[in-house]
Amino acid sequence: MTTESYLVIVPNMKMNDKQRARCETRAAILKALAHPTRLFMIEELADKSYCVCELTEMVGLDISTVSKHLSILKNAGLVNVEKKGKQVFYSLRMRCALNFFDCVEAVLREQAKDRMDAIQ
Amino acid sequence: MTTESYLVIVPNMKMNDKQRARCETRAAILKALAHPTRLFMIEELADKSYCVCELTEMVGLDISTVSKHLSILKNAGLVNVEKKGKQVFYSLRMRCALNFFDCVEAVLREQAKDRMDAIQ
DNA sequence: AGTTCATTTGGTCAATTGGCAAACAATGAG
DNA sequence: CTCATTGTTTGCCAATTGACCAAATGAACT
Repeated sequence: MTTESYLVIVPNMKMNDKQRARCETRAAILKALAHPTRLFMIEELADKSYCVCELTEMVGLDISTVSKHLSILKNAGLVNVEKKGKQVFYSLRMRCALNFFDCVEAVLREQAKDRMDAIQ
Repeated sequence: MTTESYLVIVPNMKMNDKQRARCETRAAILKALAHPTRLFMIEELADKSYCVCELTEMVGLDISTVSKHLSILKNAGLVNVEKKGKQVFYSLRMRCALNFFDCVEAVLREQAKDRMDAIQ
């Protein structure tokens, strides 16, 4: 019996540590966006800056809740913070986040189409 | 004393029901994306379709866990499902979801820059 | 009809999330 | 200085999430 050596290039399918880390950091940013209240604030901040008290009025939740949501957006690097006197103003930092919404809308349209097809 | 009528356009700041509903449906889709395992699978499915057993091997979690993650992606309208013999194949439905990653990477680069600035 | 392989479903558990309220901090007005 | 206003942090609670295991289902092949 003879033996032979082969160098076989097998695609490494298994998720490695580097991939896992990358997915976790990416998911963290998406998670920051993935809440209705935070999404609403991001959209409003696309037009202009608002202070916490204004945003609190707009979303209609407790100010402590709004403050926490804003700190999540800040930690994700999605908004800028600027203190002016007693007030703290937030502004949109990553305008490209708004591009997400186009795709999301496309997904929703597709979903609607699917449901129509299912009925027919 | 005279009276006069004015039509005053006051920007309605408060989130109304329609806006709330819209933010909730959008957030639901982002939520489906906002998990490291699901993000990894979405990226892998960008190249080709895989069955549940393959994806299970790739992510290294219990098959029931992977199946559940896939059903979340399916319900969000992000993937297609096709049964072939004994196996169930998933494929990427909304390729525009991949565009999200460009912005996410930009956010991460900005974050890194901020940290550098903070050190200097 | 029964066996096997692939997938889904249901149950349990620990960890996380999102809400409010109360305490705390900082700024500006009187 | 004292007080009111604005925000942040902390503590607490209910609800949700993500993981596993076990059991049920489904589809193809003896």
